[in-house]
Amino acid sequence: MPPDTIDPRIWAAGFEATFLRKLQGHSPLDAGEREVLRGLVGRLERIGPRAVVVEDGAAPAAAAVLIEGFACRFKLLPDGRRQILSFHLAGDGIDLQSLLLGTADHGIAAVTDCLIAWLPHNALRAAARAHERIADALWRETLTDAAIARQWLLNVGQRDAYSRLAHLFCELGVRAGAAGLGRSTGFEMPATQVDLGDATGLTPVHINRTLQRLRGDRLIAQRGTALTILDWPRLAGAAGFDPAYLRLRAA
Amino acid sequence: MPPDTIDPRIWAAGFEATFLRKLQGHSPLDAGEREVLRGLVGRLERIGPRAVVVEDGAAPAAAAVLIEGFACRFKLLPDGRRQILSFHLAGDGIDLQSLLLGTADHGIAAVTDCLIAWLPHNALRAAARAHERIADALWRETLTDAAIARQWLLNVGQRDAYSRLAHLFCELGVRAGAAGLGRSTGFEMPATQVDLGDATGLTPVHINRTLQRLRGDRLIAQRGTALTILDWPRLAGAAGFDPAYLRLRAA
DNA sequence: CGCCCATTTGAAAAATTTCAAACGTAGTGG
DNA sequence: CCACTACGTTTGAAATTTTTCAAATGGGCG
Repeated sequence: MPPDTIDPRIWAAGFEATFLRKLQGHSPLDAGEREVLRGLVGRLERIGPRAVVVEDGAAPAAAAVLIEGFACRFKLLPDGRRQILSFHLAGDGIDLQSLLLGTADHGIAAVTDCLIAWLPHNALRAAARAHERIADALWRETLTDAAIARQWLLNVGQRDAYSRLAHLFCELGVRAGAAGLGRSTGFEMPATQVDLGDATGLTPVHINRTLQRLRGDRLIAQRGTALTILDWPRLAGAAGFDPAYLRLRAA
Repeated sequence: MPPDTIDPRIWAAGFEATFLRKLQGHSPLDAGEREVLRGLVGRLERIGPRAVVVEDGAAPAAAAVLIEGFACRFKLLPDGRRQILSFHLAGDGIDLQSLLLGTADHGIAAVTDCLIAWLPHNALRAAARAHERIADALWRETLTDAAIARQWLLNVGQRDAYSRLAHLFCELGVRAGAAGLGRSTGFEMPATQVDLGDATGLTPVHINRTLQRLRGDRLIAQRGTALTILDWPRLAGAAGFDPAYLRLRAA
């Protein structure tokens, strides 16, 4: 059960407004199924920026759901190079595949302050067994995750720096909009230029110069960690962005 | 039911020796469950090199399983650039995610002559519903698929051309060995240099020169489409290869 | 104020791409 | 058997993108 340091009404509302909302974006759930899922929430955890939520190679006994904040998944090379595999917003199940795979093949880290809800594997498995639509929703969530990884592979493998960054911002915009966190043309983008480099397979130096071009071309603007997309059609055009892979209803 | 042009004993043996073997590499299935899966095989299809098995954006009513041959999944950019997302050997379920996602977010193409078994979605869904371990096996198969995509993202995003190719060959070797198709140090690798370029995000020209270096360094040898890994430890070292992500038993 | 951290800048080096053409081999048809 | 074609591989040289290295700048915070 959630620690008494966090008001249950707060996290229940957050869980409903983020994770359940996200699942229902692609899979229907009735009130009973939602109640079952709410009942799964075990420990809640607040972690600070850059903290590692799940260590690469670990075998967690619970799946992490992001309730607040901005996080990323990553893989590390022995020499310290890091590839960010995905960014995550409130509502994302960031660890669901650990339910079946056991050990993690990548790490998960907070980018900002985050609130994590842990759903114990055994309870989650029981819920999936008992409710077919819960199993479907979870499976679909991991499949969407895989679809994003494939899209990133295309991004990193084939597009130049300019389109790569443009594509990343389009994705984050659409996802933020769908998650109810700001508009798709204006949202929080707290990743540093180093993070962006690790996500796109580019050097921070090159990210910096490419960002300057995107700003100079009046496609985006940044104020602190707030990113504004000034010209969505042209940015999406430069990115070759098609949101279909995100599997969102109203996209 | 399978067309009479293909001897049922042949395909039944092939299905057993490839796909069921693959599933059982990570998920236990009893005789009854195997029988259920065998009963799902609908149409069988032979296709020639470069033929497209599933069109990007299509909504197939059956999932494809590769029984013979070598295939790839890919995404295309409007300007013709292509990113290969994965290579597939006999036994791979190459289309399972379509079961839940509906429309495909990428294409599937044959590299060599291929034999495809189609498992109708409705029958597959019914089998998954009725047999929890079948559902688990299928889900796990799609999760492994996602793990490979993540590994490729690291590959393309962070490694240089030399390690990228080395890593790809290590992966194919281990998978070929596990699938019972030759040894991990000697197997069929029918992808052309253009294919390899599309898989690694490099130019065919650069692939060619990098291949020459790998051969010159006595790490690999090629005779026709047969690839021999001459020095596994050094190749794996150059690649930074760790087979854990493939989730194979004896790896 | 001083420190930390992220961003920015400059210049040279390196990796990779581009363009263009040649080469080799296998298969086809005369 | 030879010419011809198709396709994948190989080569060369220049252009470009991206990285590397090193240092400066700037904002936020204790």
